[in-house]
Amino acid sequence: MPERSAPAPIAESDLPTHFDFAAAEAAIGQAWDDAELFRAQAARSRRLGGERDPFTILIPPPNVTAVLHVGHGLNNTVQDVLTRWRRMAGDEVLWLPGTDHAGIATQNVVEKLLAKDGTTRFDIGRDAFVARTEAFVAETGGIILQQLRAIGASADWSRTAYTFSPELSRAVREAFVRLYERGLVYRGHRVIHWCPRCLTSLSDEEAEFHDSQGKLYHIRYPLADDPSQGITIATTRPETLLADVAVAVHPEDGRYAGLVGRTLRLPVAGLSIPVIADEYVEREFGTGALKITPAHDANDFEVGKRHGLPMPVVISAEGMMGEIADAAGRVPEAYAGLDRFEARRRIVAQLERDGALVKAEPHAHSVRRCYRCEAVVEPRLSDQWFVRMAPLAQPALAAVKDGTVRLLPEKWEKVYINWLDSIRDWNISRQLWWGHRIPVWTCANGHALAYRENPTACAGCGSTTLDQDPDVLDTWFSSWLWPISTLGWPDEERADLKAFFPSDVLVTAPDILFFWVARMIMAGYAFEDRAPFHTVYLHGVVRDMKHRKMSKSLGNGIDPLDVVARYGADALRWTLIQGMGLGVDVMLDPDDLDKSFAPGRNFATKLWNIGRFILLQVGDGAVTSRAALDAAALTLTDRWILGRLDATIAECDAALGPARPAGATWPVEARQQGMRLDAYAEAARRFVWNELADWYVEAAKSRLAQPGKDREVARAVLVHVFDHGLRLLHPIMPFVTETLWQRLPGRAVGAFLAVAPWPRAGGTTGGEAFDVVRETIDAIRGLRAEYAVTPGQPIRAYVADARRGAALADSAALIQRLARCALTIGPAPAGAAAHAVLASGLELVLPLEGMVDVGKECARLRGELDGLAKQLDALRGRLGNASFTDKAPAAVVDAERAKEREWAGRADQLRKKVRELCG
RNA sequence: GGGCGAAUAGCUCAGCUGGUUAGAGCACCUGCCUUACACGCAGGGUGUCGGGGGUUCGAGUCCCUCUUCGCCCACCA
Repeated sequence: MPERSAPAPIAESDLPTHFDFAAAEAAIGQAWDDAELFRAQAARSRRLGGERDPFTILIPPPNVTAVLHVGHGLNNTVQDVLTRWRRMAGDEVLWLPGTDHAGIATQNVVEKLLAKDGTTRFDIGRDAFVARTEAFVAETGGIILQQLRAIGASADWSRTAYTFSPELSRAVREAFVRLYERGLVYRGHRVIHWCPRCLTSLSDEEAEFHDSQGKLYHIRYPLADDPSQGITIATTRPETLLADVAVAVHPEDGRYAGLVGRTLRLPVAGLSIPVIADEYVEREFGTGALKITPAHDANDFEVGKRHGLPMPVVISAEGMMGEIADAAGRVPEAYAGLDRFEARRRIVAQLERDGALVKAEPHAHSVRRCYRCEAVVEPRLSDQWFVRMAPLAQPALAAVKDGTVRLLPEKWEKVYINWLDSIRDWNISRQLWWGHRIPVWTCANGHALAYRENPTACAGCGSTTLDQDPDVLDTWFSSWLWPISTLGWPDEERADLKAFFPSDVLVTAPDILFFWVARMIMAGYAFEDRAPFHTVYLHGVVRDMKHRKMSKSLGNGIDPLDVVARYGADALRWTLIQGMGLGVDVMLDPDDLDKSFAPGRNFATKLWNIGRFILLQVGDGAVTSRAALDAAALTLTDRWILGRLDATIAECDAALGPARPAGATWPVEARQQGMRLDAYAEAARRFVWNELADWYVEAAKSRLAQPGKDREVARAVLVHVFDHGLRLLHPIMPFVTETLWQRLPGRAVGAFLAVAPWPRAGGTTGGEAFDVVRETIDAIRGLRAEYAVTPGQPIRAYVADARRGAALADSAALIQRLARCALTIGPAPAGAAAHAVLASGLELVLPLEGMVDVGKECARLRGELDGLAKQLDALRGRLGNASFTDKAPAAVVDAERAKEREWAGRADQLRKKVRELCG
């Protein structure tokens, strides 16, 4: 670690009124890096005999081509908050960063680049294309990781992973072969989702539903031997009729009873097709007759299989009409080579001309589109590799049901369970070039086998004529291994795997719950026989003021780096965290960054100025530690702020919750506890701003001005509570807190807040009486405002009750300064007076020397009395009700009785005052 | 079509297993350059807790229903 010089003595010129975040972010970031604070050490993990509990977070790897957007900012800020919290709490923390090669997405980007150069991947060939993509990734990949550093991400950059690295590729291959050996990977011939633009098959999850307003065409298919009779079918995709091989009706549908087994004449194509009966047909829908197109509809495929029907393919990979397979004589020349949608228009026109189109009615339905390019997906018959999911899903389902893995917020558990309950096999082969090649080779004798190492001869027959499967694996087939592959799997002896797996919390948005989260849990069980993490934190997404998700295409995005440049990383982070309830979307206005990020900007500045005051007032002389402070020397305000610190620490801890389950599973009552980052942020903010700055600092000012023992006590307490406030805030605002913390007196050279211990409550008591002082000051300020007494006008308050007033006597000077009001214990002089009865039972009288409008004061007092009387009536009604006193818990009843006495006393005082003043 | 969730201040949201007089930030109004901070200080709540019904001594909180939004899933072509 490089030697760091001690901070220079503090001068006012050193501390401008606003935090120079740009300079601090650069300097502090560099200092953290130099000190290697974020580097995890496997040997320190308890799992390897070390002293610390491991705490592992694996980044959801952004696409290697990605550029930071505010969604990444949110996601990674949450991870960093948790990471920094646990690091301070003493865990051996690993936040493992990395990127995803993102098969389709990256291939699309490079294809666009090629298009700019006027070429295509087919022109340059597979090897050159892969090389070009590798070069592109080498050049631009990982930009996003640099950007994450700029927002303060404290990841272990030395362990940066990449799904397409040699190490992770080895894990992918091993996983495929193991599943193959277990019979869980198989070759399937069926109708899959096909993207005619990306030219690849897609999984069910990758073909997303989009609502669309289409048309339902009713088309009449005449009987071959009697054109006066026929069957009218309904379809939304008339172009597929060229691949029709039958018309199906329900076996018990009387309307068509006599037609089953007869032959129809297929319009346009002019072919003969049979009428068949199948129970799959819904009698109520459309005409109750269904055209069967086995090659272009997943359900028709099943019907076709049951009835042994042919399966002609009439739509090409590119989405053009043509006689692709088993379709000889089916596509008239006029339609060959036409785009499927153009073909639809022309076929409808021809049907209309031929009188076969009965009607075309508007029809709202869902159309599947490619999740990468939004092209309408074409169901297409083809051969693909599948993973049998039911056996893998079983332990993943049990893990969530029994609390081994908890999902926050809870509502996602139901969605997850629902999905896994009806899981379907996963199509993992993609007809792309960018990705992990499928490790299956087929020999001349047709033996298709999976190999761990590239084979030179067929393992089945020894043939040396071998061809590797041309397809690559779904990107998510590498992503689902992320929790194990990044830690060294399949090498079971790797220290990282032993020390840091299973990980702890997975932080992501819910949109990849199925794509990624569920599959990772399955992979954890499939390959390591345990869940890969115990908590899944599903946060909301960032939206604009119209509740639209921020996106590049809508142009409503916010560039986090722009926010960092304007207001600093801390302001960005604070705003995101404090605005984010559990699973709740964050609303920000891209057109008004000043307003959107005001909470973070304002608080960072406030924090800076509190620090500025403390540093300038306290100076750099020695400061007594909290432990060395004489308890008897503590004043009321000292006790109060120390007590508030304890309470705040407890609140923050409660909001953050347990870092891990105590046992193997989460007890039911702990499943939804913790991770309330907004509540944690608010508790810490309230302490530092509304308690420390608003009250304690104000109270300390006079003490700091007088040299002596009390000044030393105030300095010590001030430094102690600010130090701990900075610790509580550091996970959210790392830069400003580290900058200030390092300048606090008594800091060792080379000490970092980033690894300072997380605060623990110290057990200070005896500060409660300060609440009465605060209440008194509040009341006087309120009356001042109400009677428009300018700050310059001196006033005097009287507390008639000597016993109660005595409690305030020690704080008279503070009241004088903060409320600008002298305090006298004793009866007030007669005459007009502003009046207040406090919750603590104190009665305040402010003569305000002729400034009080008697009528106004009477009206105010009467209003107050009326309100109180009403509430008192309700309270007495409750207390007079026998069923309440019998049935309610004793503590509640006692509390209500105490309240009744207190309110009655206040009402009496008020009544007396009204009589005196108003007659 | 099935499932899930939400509706609280002008806006975004807290309000845990029912129990003080329903809160925060932003916005807004009034007064302050009180030498740490005007990105601040002091004061101010502007609410039929979506409508209706029910359970209870007591409902923002539990149940039913209606209305309006949102999300997930889905093989009615």
